[in-house]
Parts: sequence; structure tokens; C-alpha cells
Amino acid sequence: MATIYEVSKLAGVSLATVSRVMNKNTPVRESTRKKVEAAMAELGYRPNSIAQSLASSRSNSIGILVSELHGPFYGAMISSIEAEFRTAGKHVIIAAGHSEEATERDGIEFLISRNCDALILHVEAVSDDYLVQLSKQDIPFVLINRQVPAIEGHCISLNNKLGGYLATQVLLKQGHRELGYISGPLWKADAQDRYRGHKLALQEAGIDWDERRLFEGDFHESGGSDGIKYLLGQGLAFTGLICANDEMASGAMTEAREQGLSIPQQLSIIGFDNVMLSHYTYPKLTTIDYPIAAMGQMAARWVLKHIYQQQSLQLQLVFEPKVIERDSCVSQSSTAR
Amino acid sequence: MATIYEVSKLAGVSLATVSRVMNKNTPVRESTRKKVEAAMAELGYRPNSIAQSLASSRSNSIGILVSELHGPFYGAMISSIEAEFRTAGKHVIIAAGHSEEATERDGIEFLISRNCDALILHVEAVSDDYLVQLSKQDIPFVLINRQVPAIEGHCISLNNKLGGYLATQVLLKQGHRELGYISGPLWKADAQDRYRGHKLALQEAGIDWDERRLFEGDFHESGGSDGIKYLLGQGLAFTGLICANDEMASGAMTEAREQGLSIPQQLSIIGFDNVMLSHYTYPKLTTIDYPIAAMGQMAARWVLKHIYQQQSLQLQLVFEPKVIERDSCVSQSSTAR
DNA sequence: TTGTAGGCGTTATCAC
DNA sequence: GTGATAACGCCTACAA
Repeated sequence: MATIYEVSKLAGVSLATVSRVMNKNTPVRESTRKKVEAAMAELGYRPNSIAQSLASSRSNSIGILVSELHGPFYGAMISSIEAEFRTAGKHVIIAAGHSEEATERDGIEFLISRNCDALILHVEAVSDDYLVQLSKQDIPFVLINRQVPAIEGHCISLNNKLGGYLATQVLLKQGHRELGYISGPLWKADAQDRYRGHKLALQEAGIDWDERRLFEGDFHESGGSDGIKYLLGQGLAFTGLICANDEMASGAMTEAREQGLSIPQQLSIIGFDNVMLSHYTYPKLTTIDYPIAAMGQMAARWVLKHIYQQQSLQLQLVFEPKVIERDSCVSQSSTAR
Repeated sequence: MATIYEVSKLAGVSLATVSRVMNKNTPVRESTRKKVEAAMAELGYRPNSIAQSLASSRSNSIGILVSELHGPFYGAMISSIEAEFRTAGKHVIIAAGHSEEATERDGIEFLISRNCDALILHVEAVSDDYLVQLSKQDIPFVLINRQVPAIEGHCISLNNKLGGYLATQVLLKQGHRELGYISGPLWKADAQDRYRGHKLALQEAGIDWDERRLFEGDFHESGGSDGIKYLLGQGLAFTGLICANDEMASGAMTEAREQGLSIPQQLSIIGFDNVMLSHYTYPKLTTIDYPIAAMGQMAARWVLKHIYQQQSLQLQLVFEPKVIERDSCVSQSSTAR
């Protein structure tokens, strides 16, 4: 591989000049620029990004930590982040945190040791405190789907409480008064917030909160099916079910059907996230849209703006969920049970 | 951040010695090792991986190019690759090729310019020739889901033809004789191979191949729904449908139902890939398992073995598909139409 | 506008 | 075993 030195020799200029035409940061006479470019082309020169990084202490790489690399949610997130950085000539290093504190810390350490210029984190297990500490180190980062008051400016989040509220309202407006709720693991902030929104909607509708109507799921399919079993086991009637994400809604749908309930005739189900699978279920899932692609893109822009001085970018830190009506919820009047 | 130099000063040894204890490649007296390690701990020293890379011309990074970053298939692939490398202390840089030749080439260029030690490629649009040329450059790579005869040793692939054959056999064994086939884009090798397997199974069963029973889809949901519309429009009876991937099977299922067909009573549908969504459909999708996680892991091991000299690893280059029976296919005798 | 020269933080090859 | 010391390929004051 040709080096900058060989290019400079062939072009008959100094190595500094070659560097200048590459980086377009210092004016270079048109004629010498031409010579240099010709030499670069002739040699098939490609700058060594590692040497560039070492000399400039900029790696042009951004670390991304998500809970899982598969799954529709993170896929969409990573995809939008990569696209945004790619056009900016930056690259993305990924790692998985698996929602476990130790693994998340490891992942962050790992990305730092890789000299990332910045981090985009979707972490769940690590404490607020840890993140505040981290913000005092020299590695900049953005948080997705998490609000940490002390470092608000680093947080890109969804109004999850509003989402839970809206989901509940969908069913209430359809006349359902007997509801079930399958939450995510309640130690996760987003699961908590969604549930809070649910309770608020109930309260506003004058419906007493009944703990037996809550099942704490795992955000996976099994959480949905277990939830249905649990709720049915309680012996309480319910015509509407809110699930804190789409996977659980799908699991609930399948299980409910196996228990002899027809969906949505006997049970209306609403999910949360609007990930791809919500198209695939039958009936198609009514859900709450989580604009994860937009949020991922915004995280990328945050980095572009703060780390790579692309000042012109506009930022938005808080996003709003919205209802996506499909076929899994119908009005209570059409419910026969 | 502390450098190796400061560590050496604090430990009272030369910087070369510090390097030695880090890399454990040259014997170092126990007592000096201790001193050095103490110094490293005291300073919170972390080696600068960029400087290491420059000096050793090893970046410890592996580039991965896939068609899309989202989608269940690539998610599973990336996930298994990352896991394998992570434990080896390597990291993964990702890029998307979007099944377009120019973008795929760009992506490869991009990863090369990032000084990856090796590449793992899931490319579709780029020609065999290009890949053969690439293999003559100095960047090692493995191909996933593609067979290029001239560089067989670099290819990790599924026996797609067998998959198409097996899928068809599932329906044939259930007594279906009137079949439809929704393929992927036939310029893609895997789509072709699956279709070939289908035709072979038909031939063995003594069923004439009828071009009108083939619809060329796009590997997305829309391909499935369009396929159903097309097949129904042909006015040919069919009680079994093979779709070349699960997404299309799901689209077909939904559309068929909208057209008044009940699944599987009136139409048995089989998919291909066994991605996550096959759980979510109703009825649950019978499909062909594509062991993408195992193949991704194998690709990672290929790199570990060939590039990072982990000689002990065993490699497997060709994988076999297998039938996953679920609920979307039933025997023809139970079909009333 | 262009050239010179001193880093950037390691690894690796020599000697000792 | 350990210590100098040259790379590695580029960036960036500072000079000219």
C-alpha cells in the first residue's frame, strides 16, 4: 500500500502538502493540487486511517451499545445510525450489553478501549450514578431511551408515560372498562413509565387500579403468554389487554387463542413499539409507535454536532409516541363474552 | 490517559518491558512483572489500541457487510458474529450494502479503508468476478450465503437447493399435487437455487412444471401478497404454496386470508429461513431452518483461524437446511375446496 | 502557498 | 531478561 510519502515524492511536493490536499483544511495552489491528485490516483493511494487517528487523536469511529443485536427494535436503531454516519464518513463499532450490568459496563469499557470518539448507548442495567460518573470522563456519549436528570442534554428519549396513557385510552375509548396490563420488567425505567401512564389513564377514567390485573412480563413472547395464563387464572373478566411491547402482545395473542378466545372479538389487544412484527400477527396489531429510527438518527446527529462540529444540525431530544390503529382492538359493544 | 512511557517510569523499567508484560510474548522476571502491573493499576493505564494497530499493522477489527442492518435474518447473523469476536477481544465494524452493486462495492471499500484485518461479506449484487479479483488483493474475506467456485474455501453457505427440495417435499408428502411457488428475485443465487430444488422435487414426483405457477417475488411481505394475487388471477387451483422466505410467506398468508381462503384448511403455506417472525404468524409458519447463527459463528471462526492463527478451530463450510414443522401446512385430505 | 520536523503511543529488532 | 531505538503513516505547528 502506497504511503503519503511515496505520493509526495511522485508529485514532487512535500508530504505536508499531500496531507493538505487530502484534508482540504489549508489552501493549496490549484496546480499543485492537481499534481498531487494525479499522483494519488496513479498509486491508488488510500490514507491509512489508523495513522490518521493516531496523529490527530480522532478515530472517526462511534461505539454503539445496545441490549441485543438482533430483534426488530435494535435493528432499526442501528440501521438508522449507521446510515447517518456512513454519509459522514464515520464508522460504527457495535457491542451488545444483554441488559446485564456487568456486560454493559464491559461493553462500554471495550468501546472506550477502541478509541471511539463518542458512544451511543442503549443501556438498561447500569445505574444513573454510573452514567453520571461516566459523563465526567473524557468520552462523550448519548443515551437512547433513558432519562438521567443530571445529564439531560445527553438523553434522547420517548415519552413512555404518554405512550402507556395513549394505549390505555385506545381501549377506554372503545368502551372497554375491564382491562389487563402486561408490563415489562419493572426495574426498567421504560417499563415503569409505560405502566405509570396506564394507571394515570385508568384514574382519569375513574377506574380503580387493581393489582391483580397487572402481570410483570419480560418483554419477550413468553411474557405475553405467561401473562394471559396468569390473568385468566385470576378469574377476573377483561375485554381489553395492554401489552408493554409488541413481542408480548404477539405472545398474548397466540396464547389467548389457544385458550379459546377469539381476537379481537372477545379480547382486544394493544401492543407498544410498532416494530415490524406487528404487521405479521393476525389480526394485525394495534400499537403505539416508537419512532426508533428517527431517534437513532438524532443520536447520530447529536454526535455529529457535538463531536464533529457540524453546528448546523438541529437536535430534538424528546420524542412523542402515537397510536397506530390496526385490527387487534375493536369497540366493546362488538365484544360478545 | 496514561501512556506506556509513564508506566515504565513509575515502574522503573524501560518501555519495552512494559510492552512485554502486556503482550506476554517474551519472558519477564516475575518480580518486574509485578512492579509493572502495579504501576499500570496505579495509573489506570489502558493501552491505546490505535497506536498498537499502527505499530503492529493489526487493527483487531473485522468488517461486516450485510444487505440490511435490520431484519431478523441479519440481526441473528451479526449477533452471533459479534459474540464470537467479542470473547476474542476483536471488534466488529458494520456496513450495509442494500443489495445494490455500487453500495456493496462502496461498503467494501469503506471497510478496507478502515483497516479491517478481515471482512465477512453477505453480498448479493456484486459479481463473482469482482469477488475473485478482491481475493487477490491483500484483504482476506469470507462469504456468507454465496458459493463462488474459484474461491470455494472462502464460502460459507447453505445448501439452498436442498432447502427448496425439502420444502416442496413437505407439501408433496401431505398429498398436495397442485402447488404454487413464490420465489425471491431470480438474479439472486439463493433464490435460484431454492427454486431449482423445487423443480427437482416436482420432477421426481412426476408433476409437470408449469411456469404460470411461479411468481417472482422480492423477499419482502409485498412479494407474498402480490404472489397470491397473481396466482389466484391465473385461475389455477392450488392447495399448497411454497414461499422462498418467511416474510413472503407471511405476506401471502395475510393476503390469502383477505381473499377469503382459510389457512391452512384451504391452503397450506411453507416458508424458508425460520426467522423469528415465523412464531408470530397465525397459524405458526411451517418453514425451512436456515442456521444463520451457526453460520455467522463459523464465519467468525474462519477469521479467527486464518487471520489470528487460532489453529485449533474446526471449520465447516457447507450447512444443511432442515424442515421445521408447525401449523401452516396440513395434509391435502383435510383440505376442502 | 509550501516545506521542515517533532510528535502520536505502540511494537519489534537489536544489542547488552 | 532487559534496555535503546528505529519504525508505523500521518498531522500540524512553525518557518520560510
